[in-house]
Amino acid sequence: MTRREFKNWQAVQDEVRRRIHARIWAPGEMIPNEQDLAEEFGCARATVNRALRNLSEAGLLERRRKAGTRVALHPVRKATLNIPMIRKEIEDRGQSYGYERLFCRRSTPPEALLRQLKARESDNFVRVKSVQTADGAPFVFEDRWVNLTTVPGAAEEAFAEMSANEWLLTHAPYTEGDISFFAMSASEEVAGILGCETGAAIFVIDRITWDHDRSITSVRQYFRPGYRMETSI
Amino acid sequence: MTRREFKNWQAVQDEVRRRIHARIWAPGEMIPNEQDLAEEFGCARATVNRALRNLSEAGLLERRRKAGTRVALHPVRKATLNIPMIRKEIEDRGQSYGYERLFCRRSTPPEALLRQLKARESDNFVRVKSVQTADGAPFVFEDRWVNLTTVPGAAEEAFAEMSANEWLLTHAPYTEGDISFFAMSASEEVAGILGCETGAAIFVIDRITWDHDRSITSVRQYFRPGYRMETSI
DNA sequence: TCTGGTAATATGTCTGCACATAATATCATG
DNA sequence: CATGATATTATGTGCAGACATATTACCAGA
Repeated sequence: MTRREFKNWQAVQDEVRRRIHARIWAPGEMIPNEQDLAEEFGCARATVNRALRNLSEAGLLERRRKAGTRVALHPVRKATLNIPMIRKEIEDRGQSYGYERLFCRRSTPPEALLRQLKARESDNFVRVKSVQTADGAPFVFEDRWVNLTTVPGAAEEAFAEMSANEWLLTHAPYTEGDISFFAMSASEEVAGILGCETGAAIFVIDRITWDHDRSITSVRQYFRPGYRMETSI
Repeated sequence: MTRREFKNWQAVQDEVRRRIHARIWAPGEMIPNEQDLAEEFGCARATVNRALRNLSEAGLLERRRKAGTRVALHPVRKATLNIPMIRKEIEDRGQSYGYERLFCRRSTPPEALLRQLKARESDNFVRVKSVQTADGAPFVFEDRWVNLTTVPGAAEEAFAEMSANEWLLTHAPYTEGDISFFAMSASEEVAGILGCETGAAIFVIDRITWDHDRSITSVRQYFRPGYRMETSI
């Protein structure tokens, strides 16, 4: 075997990945430390560090100070998926985008939601229901609560013309968020709005966002039947 | 304002994030180059680089050589979600894990799937259907095709005792993959296996994996009603 | 034997410098 | 004016060395 040199971090990363795949370094096993690898690969420790750090972010390695680096026992695959602005997603398909507000009124979220939001007693909310369309056909129905106490500007903004999501993205950036994806049968309301049969299988996204510890908004999005959220790894 | 120093990359990152949120640097706008920022923050350019690179990976900044760095116009949020081994997910909940093979036979995938797999004429496949259970109750029903030409070992492995996923993870690591998430109404077969009503809304994951350009496996997983896939950002 | 302090060690990160690379801006030339 | 070669520039990455920090291993003392 010709003694190849691995002089950039991507080459080092590829070689380490190869060794893991070839089970030269088996799952759960320790790998040599950065210094030794740097010498073997004929590069600086920083280069090895960069490569290993990347692989650890990808879930292939587990690293701990002093303890060293080991091959992940459960190579949890991490898929990064983009949560797009609906408008952008529709326009990227070359379709025309439409927005319509269906409902907008101040009210108090149900108890369970308040707890999830970690909201305070004094917080005021506005509920906004809207539908976004692609070439005129319903694409997603959105049921949202906005915390007026943390986002006072939202009170004037009635979301009549603009999606709350777009307004919030630019006016109330969030630092934390929880997302969950699941399937639901279309209720009569959802079916009516999306123009499908009651009971149809609907892909749903729940999302709650906070700015540090103050809740901003909670939203549930019902996508039209057949919608697929895609990504690659 | 006291002249704070930002001496580590996380502090730099926080400060840049703060300026974006505070709209000191508005969406679409260029920000100063790394050298200038390094001088302003009183640190090395590499430190600024690390911070900006991270923010760019997070989708908050867009960077191009020579062109410079600008605040992302559409702050596409990227959620990284873990694709866990089902066994681990179930055991982490403190439930007992079970696996049962329902079907295993060599056959040829339908035309459409073959095209998606980018498979060759000569490739042979085995189809495996199985169910994984949590505390005895059906958790996920899996319908899988394995390419025997690229994973010859899978021919002997009959997947009678072990989930194909676990076997493949350790024996046929993949380099690329496509994933999609969507909702589907339970067919009679699915309903029968998951023990739910026909037509119930089911959360489904489709996944195809390749080792470079050679397809390894294609799998569709039907999760029991009520399943939620969760992540936070 | 148990416990707490200390030394050893692997990773984490910063610095200052250098060169590579991609993309833009500029300018000469037809 | 259009075009293509060239200079300029911002990011990308490499290196060596240093110190920081978390964590383990070890040892002395009760």
